[in-house]
Amino acid sequence: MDPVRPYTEVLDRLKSAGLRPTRQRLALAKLLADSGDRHITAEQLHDEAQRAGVRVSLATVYNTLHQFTAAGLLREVVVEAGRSYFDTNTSNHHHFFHQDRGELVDIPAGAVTVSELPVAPEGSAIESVHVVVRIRDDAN
Amino acid sequence: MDPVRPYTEVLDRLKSAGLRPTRQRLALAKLLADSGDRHITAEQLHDEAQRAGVRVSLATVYNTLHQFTAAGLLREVVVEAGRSYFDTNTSNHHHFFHQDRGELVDIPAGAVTVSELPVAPEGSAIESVHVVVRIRDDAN
DNA sequence: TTTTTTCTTTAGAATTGTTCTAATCTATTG
DNA sequence: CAATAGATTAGAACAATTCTAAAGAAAAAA
Repeated sequence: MDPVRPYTEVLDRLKSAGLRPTRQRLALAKLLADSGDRHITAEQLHDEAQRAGVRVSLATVYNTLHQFTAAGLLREVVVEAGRSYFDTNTSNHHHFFHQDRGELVDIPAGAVTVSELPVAPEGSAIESVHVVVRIRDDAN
Repeated sequence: MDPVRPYTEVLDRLKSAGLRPTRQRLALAKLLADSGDRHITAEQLHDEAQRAGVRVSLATVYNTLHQFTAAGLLREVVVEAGRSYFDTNTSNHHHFFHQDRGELVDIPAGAVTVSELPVAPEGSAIESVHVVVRIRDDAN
């Protein structure tokens, strides 16, 4: 019985990105897709894969995260020196960064507005606008 | 400015930050102050110091940059994984990040406006709002 | 199918930026 | 000046990431 074909969508996305649907890529894509919007590091994803019984090396996790990012399936977010987060929400949005916990949180769409865009310097074009709101545990 | 006593201002700032005015700190502070608004990495500052004939270790450059940041004389900016920039302009402003050159450029005050601030999550308080506009060399 | 080609994965080494360590040195205090 | 608290240093250690080159798997050709 095969009422659900959970890999179909992921398979199509890999195919159109020109990536072979290997066991590792499919498993990682599934882990990412099934977990909803989140911000994950390479190490975290590697651990999750291990726990889920998926045998995959850390190097492959890094490769795959970058390939998925290049293919538009993920978005890389850098807010801390020496650590990259990969956001499963690729839509244009902004982030809170909780400095005490090292945690990223999406800013709800519409909760922040950049009302005036700067003009890019001569010879360059704007690629993205990202607002990072750094927060701390309240004093209370 | 008083060309006769070029270290006076820097000396006062160190003193009020509770930092001893050592040869290294004075020299680094002077290098930073004399060069106008800029975005510098620890390695870059270390190189500049060497070239200026200031003998200082890389470890001290890191220590000093962090101490100056804690004292409000510098602002740390993170836009790239694995590299910290220190901004000599501590006023509240935003940045272009030129992705092809790995270069930070201040966005002129008033050229970008965040018109609606998000509400910080329960139990946390906003510490800073930073807009990063990523740019690329134009296709033309 | 089987073979061949191309792409992928892997373990471990290498690299990079940064922080730590503990010995030495220097500014300040008494 | 001596005592002490703080600062500097070289080099080791570290963490995140990338590289390497050998072995493995998927796709294309025969």
